[in-house]
Amino acid sequence: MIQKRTNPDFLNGVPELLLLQMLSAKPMYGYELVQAIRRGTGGGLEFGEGCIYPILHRLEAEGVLGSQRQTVGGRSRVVYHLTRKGSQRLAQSVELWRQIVQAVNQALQGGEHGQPALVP
Amino acid sequence: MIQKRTNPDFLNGVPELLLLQMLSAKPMYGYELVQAIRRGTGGGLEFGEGCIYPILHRLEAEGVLGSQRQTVGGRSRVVYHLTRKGSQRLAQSVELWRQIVQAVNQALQGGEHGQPALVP
DNA sequence: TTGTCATGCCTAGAGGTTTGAGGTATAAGC
DNA sequence: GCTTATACCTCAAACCTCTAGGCATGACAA
Repeated sequence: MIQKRTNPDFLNGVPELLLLQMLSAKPMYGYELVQAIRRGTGGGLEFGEGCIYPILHRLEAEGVLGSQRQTVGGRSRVVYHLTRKGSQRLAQSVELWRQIVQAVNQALQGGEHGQPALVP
Repeated sequence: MIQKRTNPDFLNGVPELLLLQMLSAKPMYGYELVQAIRRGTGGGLEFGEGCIYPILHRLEAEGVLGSQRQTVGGRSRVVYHLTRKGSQRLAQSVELWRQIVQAVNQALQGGEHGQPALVP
């Protein structure tokens, strides 16, 4: 039974990647991001607020995100946006994601395809 | 700088998945598996023995793997093979892997593609 | 008025995984 | 005799996600 665990398979680093991706489209606030991720993955992925908020704080502390406080309809929001450093981080993360997916898929397809002959 | 961390992005559960995949092809021993994974992923992925052995022990304790001791050329090896339960576990893991990859890729491509019509 | 729900932010502890470094032992090659 | 490759194993550290809460406001129904 593949059930919810505290450290679920294949999801390490995925919240951060998706946060960066979402924020590259437009600035958003935490509560909004939680739902944007659910919708953006077709309901396939869902991360709780207890996962998202700490990441936002960490990324801001690292200078990857900037924030701005807004008040809308008596509600206070913290709107985050990507910094230049954030764009770079996103590009790196996407690249790493692609590499790992490719490597794993290669192994799942039977591997055994070494370098396709370097020597004549 | 995407450097080695103790809990690297996107790799959670990947060693277990690859172990199961490798052993579904043929029985192997730990030291052999470490290198088979490196080769099977085209050098893209590499896991140390300190990662592999504990997983093998855990999977055997769960009844996912069986083991057999062999002595070859004065060397003692513990050869692992997939049980029936192991085949099921592999199928589940591959399925989960595919789902997550699809969900993340969907988000990376901009999301916004709801269900493509289930009703005729 | 009271209760409940959605919005919106936040934190703390628990749990699980990989890493890196270390230990033991035999065989082979120089 | 020394180094390398083989082959097994263990442990602490570092890290991330999950669950489960807490706090506050606005909207709506009973």
